[in-house]
Amino acid sequence: MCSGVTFLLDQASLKNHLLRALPEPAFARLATVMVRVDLHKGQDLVVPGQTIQHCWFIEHGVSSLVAMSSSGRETEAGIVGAEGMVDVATILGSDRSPLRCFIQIPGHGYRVPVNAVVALYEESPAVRTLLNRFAYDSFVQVAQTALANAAFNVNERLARWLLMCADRTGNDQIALTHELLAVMLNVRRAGVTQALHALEQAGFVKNGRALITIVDRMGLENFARDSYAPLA
Amino acid sequence: MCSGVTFLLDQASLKNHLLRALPEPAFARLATVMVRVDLHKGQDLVVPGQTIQHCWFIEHGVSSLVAMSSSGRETEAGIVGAEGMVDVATILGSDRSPLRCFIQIPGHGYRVPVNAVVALYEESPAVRTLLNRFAYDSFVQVAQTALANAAFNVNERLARWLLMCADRTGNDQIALTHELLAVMLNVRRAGVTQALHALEQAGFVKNGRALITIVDRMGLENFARDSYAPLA
DNA sequence: CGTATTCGGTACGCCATCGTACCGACAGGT
DNA sequence: ACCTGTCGGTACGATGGCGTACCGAATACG
Repeated sequence: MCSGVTFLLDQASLKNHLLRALPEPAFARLATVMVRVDLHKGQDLVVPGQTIQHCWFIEHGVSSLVAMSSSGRETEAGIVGAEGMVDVATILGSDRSPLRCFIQIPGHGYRVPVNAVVALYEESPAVRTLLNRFAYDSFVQVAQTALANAAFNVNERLARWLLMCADRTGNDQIALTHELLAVMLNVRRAGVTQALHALEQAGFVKNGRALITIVDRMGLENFARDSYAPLA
Repeated sequence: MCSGVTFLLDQASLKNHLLRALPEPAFARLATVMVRVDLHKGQDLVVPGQTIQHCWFIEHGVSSLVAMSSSGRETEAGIVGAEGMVDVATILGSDRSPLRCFIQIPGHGYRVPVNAVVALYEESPAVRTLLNRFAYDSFVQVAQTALANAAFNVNERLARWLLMCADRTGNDQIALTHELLAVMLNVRRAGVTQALHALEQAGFVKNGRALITIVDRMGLENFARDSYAPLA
């Protein structure tokens, strides 16, 4: 901008909420080690048990946070898009995570070495406040997922998921197969198909092949009721 | 102890893992504002929507972290005992929580004004590391609860709960009614009764009135399988 | 010591969801 | 244009857990 220093990146033009909200000097330091990356469908950002080398700031797309059991059962515990970063473990001082994180909706973002993020976190109270707030939002999101899994039916959980996804992509088109949604919600693929029919019948969504379109957002929110809480 | 300053509390004699692990100067500062409190069954430690005034360090007993929906459905998302503090919100810079926290197993602990904890957290990297590690453990616990709720049956979830509770009390006797367990797991009261019979039949627990005794811990762990992960 | 209340055992019909399977429709590659 | 693989629609019986309800046993209380 107008300073004497030239950056490759213009902070104000970024879509990632955390990067945008960083104090300018902090961002400047990150910018020197940030790498723009495409995020491909299914790409692993965090692999359980492996040391986490990079943090990921998503600009566009959505990643899933998946809890796994040793016998291979798994469910999505939360999702992260442009409003946050991957992974919370780094913020909270862990160099590994038992949760898998991978790209659900492809897009792009920025990759930063863990130590750069950790250094900023340690040095700057403002950065800590920012990242801690995100970590807490994630915590609450996961707790709500636990509630949804215990107390809401498939139709409601699907509605909740579609809304959360649309929130994070800013797009009412969701390009995912029933198969993938079924894995996320830990229900049958056929169950997703039926639930989508119910939502379509009610006029909330329109179904295409590997493409769901939200056509009545208010209706959908109303249907998901209290399983869904909008982003703060 | 041998220093010139006299404390009311001997840090080394405490049971709370976080208090014990605090750097001595940090503990000394907390000690001046810490108040020993009895923790009664059902007592609220954190009420959703209300500003959090105190942090709680449990010495004995267990508290439940409960996710609620506006329509009144609720499930336990996690539990905290002597290994941690209430509430994670404070660590992560939030002055309120959407999650309720209340005493499930009575006992006692120490109550500290939020600002004292926050001040220490801000000033001491060692304290931050300690509390952040606990926050992350809680995060993972809640994610595993989300998985358990989605992918495990009542018997397994009950086994998991009993183990987690025993871990945190150091006691194989769990004094709770089926009714309360049912609320926690979001299942019928009768469902808990049946599940407990199954666990008893298998020789893992013994049932008394409002009292469950774990008699075969290994067997129970084996049964809960991968829904349960021991404390680190 | 007697009464009120809490707690747990048991049962019945019901329903959401499961597991599985088959098949047609669509899309992408060559 | 064809072939192949992916994706979604649909069906079937099975079943785990639900909602409800009733009743005896154990405990707390006056």
